Amino acid sequence: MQNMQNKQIPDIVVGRLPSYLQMLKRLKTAGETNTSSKELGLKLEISAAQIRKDLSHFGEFGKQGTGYSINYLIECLEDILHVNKVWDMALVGVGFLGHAIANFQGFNHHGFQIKCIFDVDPSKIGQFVAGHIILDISELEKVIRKLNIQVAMITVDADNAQDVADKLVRAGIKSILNYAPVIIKVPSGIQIQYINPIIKLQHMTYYLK
Amino acid sequence: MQNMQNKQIPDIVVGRLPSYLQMLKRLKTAGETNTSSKELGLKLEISAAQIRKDLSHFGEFGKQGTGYSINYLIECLEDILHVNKVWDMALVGVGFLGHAIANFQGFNHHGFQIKCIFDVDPSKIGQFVAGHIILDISELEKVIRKLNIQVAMITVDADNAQDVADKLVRAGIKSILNYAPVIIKVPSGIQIQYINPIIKLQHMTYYLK
DNA sequence: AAGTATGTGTTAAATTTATCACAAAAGTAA
DNA sequence: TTACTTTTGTGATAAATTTAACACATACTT
Repeated sequence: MQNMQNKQIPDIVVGRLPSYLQMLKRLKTAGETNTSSKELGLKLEISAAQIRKDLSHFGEFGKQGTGYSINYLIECLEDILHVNKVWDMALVGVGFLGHAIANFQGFNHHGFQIKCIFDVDPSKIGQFVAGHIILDISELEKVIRKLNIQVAMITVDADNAQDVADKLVRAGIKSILNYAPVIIKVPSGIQIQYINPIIKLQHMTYYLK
Repeated sequence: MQNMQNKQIPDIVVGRLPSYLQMLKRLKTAGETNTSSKELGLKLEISAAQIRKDLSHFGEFGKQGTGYSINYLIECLEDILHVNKVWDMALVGVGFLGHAIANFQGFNHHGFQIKCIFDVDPSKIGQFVAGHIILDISELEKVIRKLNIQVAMITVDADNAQDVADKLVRAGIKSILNYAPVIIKVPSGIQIQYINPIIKLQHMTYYLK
């Protein structure tokens, strides 16, 4: 039953796996060696049944009566999510946000490594940020292809994000994390995710007076 | 039929409204005055029927045959989401991430204004960041109560996030935007949202080879 | 060794969410 | 006016997702 990725697993299920992995790593760091769907569920505020059902799409990782070995489940989830390697990334846009993200260490600690940084502004090109020289966006396709990078982050403004995304896709990028507050069209097969704190805040103020 | 908030509107519906508002503002900036569920749907990659259905929970804002007046729908959505005012915010944690967020101008441009910043580190307290003096976290409750702040952002590490959230709730905070990679428990009635780019990246690498 | 408690993976039921299809309204043009 | 087009708002329907129920396996207790 292991690794039967044939049945087209719902994306919403895949989207929950990283949080399971994150919690397992926290438990491991805290010195735990075993856990259960019940414990994970309590900590993640997800029902135990849902966690078991989600995992069951990918195989059988637990032992009845015992639960899950934390080390083993971490290994399995890292395999499933393909995060048992370091992913190289490109970053486009060195405004304030891009600058901040270039310096953010959280990516490195989780297997994501910025390899090249681009901007369109001639006054920025050639400058250094977070140990990387800022490259001209006209070199984007050449450099990304040469470095064989598949993951990129967009930190340009809303008006330029689609254009940058198109360039990234042409360069062979397969996954885009977009910080610009705009929906981006990508061909099927290209992954895109959004980071938009304003939308999250506005969602919450609905419930305030 | 206007403003019948009796029927308990699904949170997932509320969560889509900010993106509708964002797109409407973009269309307005671009000089448009009218739009339709069809146009919005195309731009947001959401079905026109879903947009109409979502809006219908709150009232009737369009004209059959004509569509929506952009200005009017923006006003209505701002009313619904309570973003037709400036919300004061507190920020807790002045590590690299907190520093970056304190300087991020995007919040100000959308009606969210940082009013006070806290940290636990004595070497940081008293320093200035983004024009605000960093206050001792021991003053958190007093200051937040005095300023009557309802919205806060957490940018401390995972191990301290729950503790900070508890302090914030005790201080009267009602909505929390949490950047720490951990699920936080809050009493019912308190809103919490998460920003977690690592999880988004790991979601996407599932589809990569 | 027997009995109890725990926890899995699976199947079935219930709930939530999204889509469809259409009557009615509003504009346009002959 | 009348015919035609567009687009809304909304019941009805379909799909997706979550929750609950269950049978079996393992571990612990006495």
